[in-house]
Amino acid sequence: MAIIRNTIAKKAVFEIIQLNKTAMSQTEIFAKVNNICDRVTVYRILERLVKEVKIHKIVNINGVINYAPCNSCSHEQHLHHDHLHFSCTTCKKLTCIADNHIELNIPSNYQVAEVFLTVSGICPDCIIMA
Amino acid sequence: MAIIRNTIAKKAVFEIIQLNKTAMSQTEIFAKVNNICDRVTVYRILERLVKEVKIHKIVNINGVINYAPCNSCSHEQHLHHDHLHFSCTTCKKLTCIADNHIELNIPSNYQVAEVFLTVSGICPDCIIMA
DNA sequence: TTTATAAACGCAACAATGTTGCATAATTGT
DNA sequence: ACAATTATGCAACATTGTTGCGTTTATAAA
Ligand SMILES: [Zn+2]
Ligand SMILES: [Zn+2]
Ligand SMILES: [Zn+2]
Ligand SMILES: [Zn+2]
Repeated sequence: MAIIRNTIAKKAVFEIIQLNKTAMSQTEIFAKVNNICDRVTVYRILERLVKEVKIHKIVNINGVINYAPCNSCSHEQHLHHDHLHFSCTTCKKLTCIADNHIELNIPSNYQVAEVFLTVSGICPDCIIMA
Repeated sequence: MAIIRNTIAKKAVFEIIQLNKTAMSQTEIFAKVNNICDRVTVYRILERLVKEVKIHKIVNINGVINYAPCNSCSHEQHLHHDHLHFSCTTCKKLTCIADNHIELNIPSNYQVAEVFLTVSGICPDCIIMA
């Protein structure tokens, strides 16, 4: 069952995520929805969008959860979305980088589900500023 | 300057981290120190141990920060500690796995500092249980 | 051993992020 | 239009981490 509804708030949240070049936290997204809904609703919409494989969840190196659209990643790719994330230590922005297939050197008695590859450093924009 | 002191609480925290096979969060560590110090002190001790390169910090896939000893990783390795972390979705335990050197497929205009590689799935212990 | 000094600590208060329960509102298929 | 159920608002709570400040304690020097 579970009929999916396309509400105003949901459309707004999804559009905000899609239009942004970098991943965004719930706090940043809520700041942009201009009070069309409660902050709790944003959390619940994000949950739903993840479940619907329209966005994906990324933990930044500081522990804050960010969300980015699933443009580049297909449905199967998403399940083991092994693309790389770049976390800028200067501007704190988190960016999805093209797929980066890697060889896992891991004992065979571990059952692998998803791979999370995040690289910290300085992004092009911040290098120019420096 | 900055004289490093080896206090009772610090020794206890370090020992707890060393004796545990998997990485631990501040909450888990504080639960084990048996009230020999305040929870804020645990946070501050962890900070210091990271700075002294005795332990390293790992963000779990749920955003919670965990700590593990720097046994296997040498001083240089630590700076770009490119070993792999396994995050069990069943028991929630986070384990350091042997070094896993990878080829980064990343545009040259990004300045890379550290690589964080975390794999989710089911750990050997939980596979046996299932 | 005593003393001086900076490091470490306790406590209370705060801040950020995320979750839950429940009554109400809105969307969709019939 | 109506019923079914999805989605929302609001308040309250939970967890994780931080800050300020006065007090205690470890260490090195006297
Ligand atoms: Zn940047
Ligand atoms: Zn991504
Ligand atoms: Zn497990
Ligand atoms: Zn590790």
